[in-house]
Amino acid sequence: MSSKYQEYNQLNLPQIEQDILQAWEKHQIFEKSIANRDGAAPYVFYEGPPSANGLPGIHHVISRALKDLVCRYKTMQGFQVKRKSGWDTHGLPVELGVEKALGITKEDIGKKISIAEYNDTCRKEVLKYKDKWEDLTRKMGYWVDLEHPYITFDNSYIESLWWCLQQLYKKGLLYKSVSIQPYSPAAGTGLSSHELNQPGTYKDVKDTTIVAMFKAEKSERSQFLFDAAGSNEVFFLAWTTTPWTLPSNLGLTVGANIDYVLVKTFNPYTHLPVNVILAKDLAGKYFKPEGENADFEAYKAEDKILPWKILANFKGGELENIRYEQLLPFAKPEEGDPFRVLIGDFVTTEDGTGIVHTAPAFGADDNRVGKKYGIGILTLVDRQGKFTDNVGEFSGRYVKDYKNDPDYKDVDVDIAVKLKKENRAFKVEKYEHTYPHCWRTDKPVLYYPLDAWFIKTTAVKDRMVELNKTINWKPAVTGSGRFGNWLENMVDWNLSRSRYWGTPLPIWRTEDGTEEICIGSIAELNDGIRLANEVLGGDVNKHYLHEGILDLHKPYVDDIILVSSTGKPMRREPDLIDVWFDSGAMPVAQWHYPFENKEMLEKGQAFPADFIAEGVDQTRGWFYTLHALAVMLFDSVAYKTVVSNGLVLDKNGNKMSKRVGNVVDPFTTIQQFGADATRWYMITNASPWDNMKFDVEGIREVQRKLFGTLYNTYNFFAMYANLDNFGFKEAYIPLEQRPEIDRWIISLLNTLVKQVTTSLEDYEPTQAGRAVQEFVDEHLSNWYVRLCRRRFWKGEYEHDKISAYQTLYECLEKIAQLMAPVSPFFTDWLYRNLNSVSGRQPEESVHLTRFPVADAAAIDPDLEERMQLAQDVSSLVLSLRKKTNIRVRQPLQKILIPVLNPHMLEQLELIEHLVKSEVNVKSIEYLTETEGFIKKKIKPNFKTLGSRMGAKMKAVAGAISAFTQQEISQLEKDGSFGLIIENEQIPIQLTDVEIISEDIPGWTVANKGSLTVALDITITPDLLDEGNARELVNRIQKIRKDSDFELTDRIAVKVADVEALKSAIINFNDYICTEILADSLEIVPQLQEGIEVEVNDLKFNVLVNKKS
RNA sequence: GGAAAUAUAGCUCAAUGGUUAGAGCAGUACCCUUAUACGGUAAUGGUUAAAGGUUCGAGCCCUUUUAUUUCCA
Repeated sequence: MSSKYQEYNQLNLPQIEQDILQAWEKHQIFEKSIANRDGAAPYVFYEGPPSANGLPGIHHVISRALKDLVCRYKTMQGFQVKRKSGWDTHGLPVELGVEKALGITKEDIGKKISIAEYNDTCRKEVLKYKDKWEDLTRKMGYWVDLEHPYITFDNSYIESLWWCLQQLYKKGLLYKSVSIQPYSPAAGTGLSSHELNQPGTYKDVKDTTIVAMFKAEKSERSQFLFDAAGSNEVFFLAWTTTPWTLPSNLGLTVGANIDYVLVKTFNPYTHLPVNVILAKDLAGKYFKPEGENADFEAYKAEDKILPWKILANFKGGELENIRYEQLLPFAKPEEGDPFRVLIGDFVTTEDGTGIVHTAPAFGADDNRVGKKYGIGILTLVDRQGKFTDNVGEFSGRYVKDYKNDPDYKDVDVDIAVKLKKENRAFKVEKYEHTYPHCWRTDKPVLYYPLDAWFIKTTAVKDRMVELNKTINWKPAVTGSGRFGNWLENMVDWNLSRSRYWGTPLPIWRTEDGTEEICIGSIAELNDGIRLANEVLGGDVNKHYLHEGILDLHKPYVDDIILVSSTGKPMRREPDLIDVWFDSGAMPVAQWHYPFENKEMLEKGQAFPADFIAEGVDQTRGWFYTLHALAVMLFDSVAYKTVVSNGLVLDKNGNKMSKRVGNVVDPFTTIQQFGADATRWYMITNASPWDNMKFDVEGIREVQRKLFGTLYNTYNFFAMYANLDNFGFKEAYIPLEQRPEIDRWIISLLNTLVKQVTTSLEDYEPTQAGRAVQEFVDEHLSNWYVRLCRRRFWKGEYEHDKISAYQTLYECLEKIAQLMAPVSPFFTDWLYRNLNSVSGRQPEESVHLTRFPVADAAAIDPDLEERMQLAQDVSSLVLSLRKKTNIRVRQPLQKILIPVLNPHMLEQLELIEHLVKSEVNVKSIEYLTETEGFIKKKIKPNFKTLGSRMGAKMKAVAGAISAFTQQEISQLEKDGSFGLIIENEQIPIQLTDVEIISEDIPGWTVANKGSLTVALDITITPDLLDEGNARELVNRIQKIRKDSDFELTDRIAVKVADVEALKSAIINFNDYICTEILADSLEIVPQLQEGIEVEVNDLKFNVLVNKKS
């Protein structure tokens, strides 16, 4: 324990943080904060695992600050808060990063590089920036267990995942199916809906679109069309934004109840007469009104207006099963009966033609309706995204530019050209629409038929919706809105990924698919390995017989052959699982449940979480997968409270992106301003869920305003406490024995504790922080310390002084605790500085202490009210001084305050001395008998009157405002008044109005609300002398300070003779001497030495000598 | 195309349907009072995005529009 409080020259937050960080590590404060709570109630928190494959950004700082502050707060509230960090290690970004680093593509895997080598590289690459992440975690003061993280590629982690999958399998929630899925040819993999829901995947693109003409075939069903046309040629018009799917077209879908028309017109490209079918509502898109029934004979190729004529009207239902000629006859499906008109419920007349070109291979709707009609499936694009070899002149061409080929030619355009030439295109145009892109490669996604395993989330939809309602969402609207809607519209979870680096699907199948097994543990797999070897014999699984399987990744799991109950070999389904399953299963997998920690989880000590927080972009990501798995596995929520924080935008409200170059580097920011100021700024600037406009100027302000003020307050305290050797050694002085102002700040402090606690309990840190800020700046520094300054340096070290020290100390200590969750470094520094001298608290760090509890007995609302009154009166007087240009140092005789009621008078009298010294006046006079002297103003109280008066309110308000002074005083005297509105007697009570003393004729007056203050601005010769004396004191104090005298040095002073100041020096000699600690103050006729000073435009010399 | 959130002073944010919409920052003017120029005081600054509506009364409730952001297709 040291005897002196540390004093500092300058606030250096980054330096403080480094020192505190070292202290934390040296004394294992974080570990202690958890170990100390052994046996206490657990508060369960889940850390969403970041991928260490990319660098952390400033947006990570806000969500982590939020997580950290809640955990620290709950720790201080007495809970044990275990915080395991985690690393998300699987997934496409890792694979792509590795491929880029190795200069290979997916096709090279297994050729140029073995899967084993590839995966080894992934394993190394994936934690590439782990150091950076850990560094940021440390520097920003995020307390999370980095020593024992869960890592999603660990065998134990995967084993838990397998257990989960087996549970789902046993519940019949895991099934295999062919489906049309988003597929990224550039990445060579299918994408989950979560991946497709990544921000930024939907982009505006301009595509070539074609309204193609499908030639109808004559049949009994279609005869009516040909009759109406009077021709052998009738075409269906169908619009597509993806012309490359046209060769794979197998059907045309119409809406059964949509009205269609047969139109006679010309093809705008070939100018040949044609008869076309399209939805009636959409005819206006292609034909101009002035062309209707125009002269067909007169049409020329140059004409812009196409003549057109409706030949027939009919419903879509009448078109069903009409056949048409294949548009681009390159290939036919192996099975099915294609090239028919189908009926589908997804057809709209919002755009296009009301006839939907249907390629079952490339659209989910298309596939569904195609299956229903049995038209087969034709897939003329391969997995690389290029046409197969049987598509004529288009064979082998990429349908989109997947290879970044500088000479890439849009195949859609060439298809359009071909169709135009063949009289098969009715309209070709560029069309801008949004289209999903692969979130990693930025290339357009295709919808493609893939074999996949699904989790039947739709089976538990209702339960998920129900349980979601029990979750405390911050903000609530995310839970009911974005998340709620997502649950309502959920589809089954596509689990399959055709990749190399990820958690393998633990399902083995016989070749014919009749038998399969889902493995749920390593032991089970090893048993299977041995059994298969025994039954199948030979070399089967021979490398794995001895030690069992050592790595659950590809390619090793794929080597394993299991045996079915009928003795047939089973091979693993080749898929890996969606990485979102990895993170969604972290509640169990991070603890290797159920193989370890079984009891902890089942006792509710690690599940469900009390609290999680991530960016709002995780709503359909992590928040969803956590919820889905918890409901399916345990019929429970995964988290009780979830805070979704908003995005971090740049200071102009634009998204931060590397491309624009407006990203903020968290390391630089923290280095420059300190983590505390950064965290405080982010938390108090806006609610976490609002998008925040990040501006370093805001951090600068926090640094100056809050931390600077607090630091100065501490330094002030330390300076005098050291002189007086205050170490909080005396007994705690009971509040009732302390002066009014001490009781006031303690009352306010306890009110603050209450507010902060309520806000933090409600996960509203912004409100908590703002309350603290106001207390520190407005009340503690700017009122308490300022008014109490003298108490610290004047007089003996006895009751009043000790009381002041104890009060200020307590404020600083509790503020440190209140702020500790948000700004952990500075507060611990402050706490340690205080506690190292006083030894008041047993805990070595603020983070090991218990959060302050508000003392209701210390809160005195009356006291808080009258201090507010004192502040208001002072502010009014200062503003009057300002207006009349009388500086505060010039004493004035009196102020006048009209009091409205006895309570107000009582309150004012109690704070009179504070106001007098604060604004430098001699006396305060109260006006109670005010009639005729003060001009009053009356205002209706809309709140009480409004509900009673209703529609008459306007008239009543008008009447009240028009009261004369006499009527006002009558109301005051009687307590009520009979108002007559429209011949109706309406009684008005005193509570229905507010009466304000507005003006005191002949005085300089100011008001604020119902408070009025008048100032006597007469300066008598006496007052002038006193003012001058104070001026002189001020100048000499400055000289003392400039001369670097100690606060206690005694001095002797000589002042040159100036007529205007002579009386002041003579009359206030004692006063001046006391103030400046002078033993003598003399006027000398001539003074060449000393320092020139200026008082009231008079210049003269002052000589100050230190007495030795 | 559909849905949601947001829109208040130059900037960042406040304002249980109730009188004259408040703070801080910036800018302006002034001040320095033995903690602090990383300070203090004061005045200035508003068509509450726009237009309708409900109401005695709307920044707040309703409708439409606009802008930004996010989500979905």
